Amino acid sequence: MKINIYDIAREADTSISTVSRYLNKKNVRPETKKRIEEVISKYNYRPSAIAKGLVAHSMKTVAVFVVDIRMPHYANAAYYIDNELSKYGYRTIICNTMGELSTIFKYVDEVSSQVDGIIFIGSIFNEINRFKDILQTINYIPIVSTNGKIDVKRSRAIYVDDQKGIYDATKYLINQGRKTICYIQYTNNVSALKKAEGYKLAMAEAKLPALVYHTNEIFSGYDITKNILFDYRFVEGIISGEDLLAMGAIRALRSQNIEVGKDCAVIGFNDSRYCELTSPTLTAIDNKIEESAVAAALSLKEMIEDEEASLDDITFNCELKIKESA
Amino acid sequence: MKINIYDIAREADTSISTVSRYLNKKNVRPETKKRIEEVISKYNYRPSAIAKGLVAHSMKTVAVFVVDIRMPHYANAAYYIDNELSKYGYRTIICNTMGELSTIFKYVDEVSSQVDGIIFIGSIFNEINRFKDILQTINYIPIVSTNGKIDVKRSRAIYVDDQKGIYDATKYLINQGRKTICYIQYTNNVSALKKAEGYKLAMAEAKLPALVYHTNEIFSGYDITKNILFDYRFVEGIISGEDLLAMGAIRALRSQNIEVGKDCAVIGFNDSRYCELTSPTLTAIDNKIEESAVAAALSLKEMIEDEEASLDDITFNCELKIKESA
DNA sequence: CTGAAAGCGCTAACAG
DNA sequence: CTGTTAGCGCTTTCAG
Repeated sequence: MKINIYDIAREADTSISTVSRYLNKKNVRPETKKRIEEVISKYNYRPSAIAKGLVAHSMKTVAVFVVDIRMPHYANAAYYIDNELSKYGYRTIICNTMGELSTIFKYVDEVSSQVDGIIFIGSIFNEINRFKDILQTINYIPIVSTNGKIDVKRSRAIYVDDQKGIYDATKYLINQGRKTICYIQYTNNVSALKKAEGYKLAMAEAKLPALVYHTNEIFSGYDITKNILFDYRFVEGIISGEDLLAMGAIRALRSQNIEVGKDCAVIGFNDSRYCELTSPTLTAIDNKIEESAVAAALSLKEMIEDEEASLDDITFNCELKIKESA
Repeated sequence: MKINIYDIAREADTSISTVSRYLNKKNVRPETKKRIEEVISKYNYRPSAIAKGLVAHSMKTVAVFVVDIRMPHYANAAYYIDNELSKYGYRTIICNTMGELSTIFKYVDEVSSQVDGIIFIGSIFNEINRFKDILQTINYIPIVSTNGKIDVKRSRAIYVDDQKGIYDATKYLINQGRKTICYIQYTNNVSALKKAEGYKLAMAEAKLPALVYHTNEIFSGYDITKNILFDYRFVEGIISGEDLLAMGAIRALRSQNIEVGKDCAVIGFNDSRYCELTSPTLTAIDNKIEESAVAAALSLKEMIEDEEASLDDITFNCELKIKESA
C-alpha cells in the first residue's frame, strides 16, 4: 500500500538512482522518463520527506515559539513568518508555550532534533538564557528571536523599540495638554517593563506622576479601567501595552458616558486590525509586526542556508497610528 | 560537532543498540547506563528525530490546514488542537491557505509525505473533493475535517450545526417582536451558505422578508452596516456569520446614535472573546470551537494510532450566548 | 543484559 | 545516461 522508490524502479524497469534523478529533475532518457512518470502517476507516488530529510540533514521545517497563538500579536507574527518561509519550501511548526518554562523546555527538546531553525517571538523567551543545558541543546542551530537575544552560537535578534513607541505616545498625549494619564501594564516580562519605562520617562520629563496599573489578564481592560475611574474620575488619558486592554478601556469609559478621544484619550499597542472595530476606533502604536516577522523569517532562512550569514541585530521603530480615540 | 549514536556508543564503550535501549528506557546494566548518561550529558546529545522517524514511519507530526491563522476562529482551533495533540507528543504544522486552491494543493503535496495526519478546519476544504489526484495523495493517511468531509479512505468529519445556530438566533430576535432583521453573510462557502439558510428559514417561517447583505472582507462590518442603514433606517436586528462583522456593525450603529441592544439588536457568530470588548458587549452564537477542535485532535490521534478507529461523524450544537447587544 | 547486522527510503558518488 | 553501492542515524530482531 505504501509504495517506495524501489517499487517504482522495479515497475518502471530501471534503477532507483534513475528514479531519484527523475525526482530531482536531472537528466533521464526520454523513454525511461516516460515509463517512470507513468508508474509514479499510476500510484500517485510521493517520495518520503523523512528519508529525504535523513540524507539532507534537514526536514525544511522551522519552529516558531509563541506564548499563545490566540493573541493577535502572535497570530500575526506566525502568519507572516509562515507566509515568508513557505515561499522557500519551509514548513512552520507552532509551539504554544503559554510562557511556561516547563513547556518551553519540553518543546525545545522535542523540536531541536527535527527543525532547521527556531524563531522565538517575544521577550519572554529571554528566560531561556538562564538555563545552560537548554542553550546547549540548541547551541548549533540557527536561532532568531524578537525583542530578546538567545545566548547561542548562531543567534540573531530583531528588536522593535517598544519603549520609544510608548514614550512617543505618552508625549503625544502630554502635548495635547493632558495631565492625568494612566498606563496599563500587561505582564512583567522584559518588553512589558521597557514599555512601562517609556511611559514613566515621558511623564517624568513633564513632571507628571506616573500612574501604572498592572494586570496579567489580557481581557481585563474593562475591569482595570473601572479601578482607574475609581481612583481618577477625570482621567484624561489611558495608554496600554496591549490593544485588547485598550479596547476594554474604551468600553469602560463609554459605559460611564465619558467621551473617548475628547475627555479621555486612549492609546493601544500593536495596532492590530481589531482597533478598527471599537467606537471610537482605537489610536494605537504600530509595533511593526509584519516587518519584524518578515525580517525574522528571512534572517533565519539565511542563517540556515549560509553558515556565514549576518548575525547583526536589526531594529525597527514603532509608529503611532492616529485614529479616533486619541 | 553534530554528534550521533555511534559517537556516544564509542565513548561509552558499548554498542549503539545498548545506547538505543537506554534512550528508549529499556533495561541496561546500571554501570553501562551510568557511562552512557555521562557521555550523553557531556555532549548534550539528542537523538535525531528524523532518523527515528524513518524507522518509525512517523515524525509524530500533524498538519492543520486553516484559511488564515490571523482570524480568531482559526487561531482558536489551531490552539486547541496543538494543545491537545502535544499532550501525546505530536507537533503541529500550520498551513495558511488563504482559501486558495493552488496553495492548498502545494501544502498538501508538501506535507502529505511527512505528517501522520491532517486536520482541515472549515468547509472551504470541501473543495478538495473535486480533485481526484489530491485525494489520491492523501488517500491512505488519516484525515479529520470540520464542517465538511474529505472523500478518502480514512476520513472523519466533525460538524457543528451552524445553520441551526443561526436559525435559533434569528428566532430569538423574532420572538422579541423584531421584524426588520438583516443578515450579513461572509463569503460563499458551504458553511456560509448554510448559515444564511438558517436565517432565511426562520424569517420565512415568521413570514418576514429575508434581507441578506454579502461581503468577502471580514473587517467590513462598519461599511456594510452603513448600507443597511441606508436601506433600512429603522433596522431592528443585525445577525452576522462572523463576530468581527457584528463588531463593525455595532460601531456603525452607535455612530448613528442607534441604541444597540434596544433599538437594534446585534448578534455575532463564534462567540470569541473579542465579543467582550465592544460596548455594548456582543451577543453571539457559540459554535463550540474548543469542543470541536479537541474532538478533531482526539479523533485524529485515534485514527493515527489505531487502524480500526471509529470514523463516525461527530456533531455539535451551537449555543446562543446572550450578552448586551441582543 | 548485550552486540552484530539488517533495514527504514532516499541521495550521491563512482564506475561504466 | 544508468546501475551499484555506500551511507544518513536510528530501531529491532536475533544470537549469544
